[in-house]
Amino acid sequence: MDQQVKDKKTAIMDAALKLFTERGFHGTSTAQISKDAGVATGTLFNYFPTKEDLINSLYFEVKGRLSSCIKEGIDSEATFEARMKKLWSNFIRCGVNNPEEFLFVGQFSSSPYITKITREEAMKEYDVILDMVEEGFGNGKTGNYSMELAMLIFYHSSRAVVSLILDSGSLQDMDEIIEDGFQILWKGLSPE
Amino acid sequence: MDQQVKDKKTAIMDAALKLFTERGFHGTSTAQISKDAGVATGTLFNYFPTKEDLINSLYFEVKGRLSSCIKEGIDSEATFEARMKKLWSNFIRCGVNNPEEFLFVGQFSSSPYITKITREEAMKEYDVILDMVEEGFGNGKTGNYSMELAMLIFYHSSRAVVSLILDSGSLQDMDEIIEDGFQILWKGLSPE
DNA sequence: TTAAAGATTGACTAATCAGTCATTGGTGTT
DNA sequence: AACACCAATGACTGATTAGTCAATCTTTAA
Repeated sequence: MDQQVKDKKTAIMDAALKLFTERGFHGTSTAQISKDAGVATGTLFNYFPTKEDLINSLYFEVKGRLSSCIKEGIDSEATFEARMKKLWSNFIRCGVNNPEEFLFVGQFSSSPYITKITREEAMKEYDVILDMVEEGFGNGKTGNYSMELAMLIFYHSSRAVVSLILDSGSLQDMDEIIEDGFQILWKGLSPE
Repeated sequence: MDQQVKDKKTAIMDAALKLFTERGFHGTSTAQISKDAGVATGTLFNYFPTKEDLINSLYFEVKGRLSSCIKEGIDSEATFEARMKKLWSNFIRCGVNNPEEFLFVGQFSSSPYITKITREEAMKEYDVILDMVEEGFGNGKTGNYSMELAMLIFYHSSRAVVSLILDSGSLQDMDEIIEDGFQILWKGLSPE
């Protein structure tokens, strides 16, 4: 039973994730999700009272997956630069290795029906960056710039790089792109 | 007649832009657009054969508006750094001054139903950056980084900064944010 | 073995969707 | 005034939507 339940629920979330990234939230019907998941339409509504509940649940699930991926293997004994580089690399590799999750989060964040508060909540996940930046650069300023600005540029640049790698489809250049991207940011964000 | 026609068409596009940025493409019905524009549903379909045609027409219209805004007042006699700074400032000010257009383009670009080819076409608009970067930094590399990477970071950072300004609602800090953001990018992108 | 409890089903509904088309009404010409 | 022309209309359609629910099947426990 317990396993069965988990199977159905997981199947629904898997199908939903795939379809949402392919066709968007409004573009995907609950009927289609159920069909792809191999369950009846009623079953979907047993687990998720409304479509919106499904979207939100899926978002927290996906955010969790990416979050643990992003924090992996950061050695707190390493130098600040090494840790930043690892974080940068993790962000990009997690996105490239989990393209559906990556696209879903992007779509969710820029979605108009998601409120501003939810979007801020969404951003909280990436306070890892903010924490690390603040710890490394002292209080309030990197070079002469605000921490929030630094974090935003770091985060959005990493997303841009993931898109570049996914669109070009050339995974072999990935290491070089990651390295080059980090050099730009590190040079830009460091104090003189 | 001619003016009448233009009025109705403009009203439809204005209403569509507003609603699309508020509720998304699928979340906005043609009936609602017509109602907000003050025309009958049939009238909308006189001007735009399908909803998709309306979205595409609107996209090219909006892209055009932003494009001319972005290129304004760049003095080709100025130094490379001055021109880059002006371009950066224009990107951000155009976004802040035209929030609906800014959000619409972002939504359109990250929309799943827009094909990869259309998205590349969309990006062509911002070859202004690529052209300028290539002209200023020579052929192929900025510092040691590829031009495309530099352009993507420039573009996505500018979008991040616009979002920051729009979300915080604090227009008075804008000049400082623009300046700080530019310093990060300029330092990052410049050769040693 | 049996019965209660809970999970699953899919036909169904009311609402909403994009798009149609016969009709109307305003304008310019003669 | 009589006509032609065409933009504008909005009631209408068939398709699709999120969500419901009585009936059926599966699991558990006595």
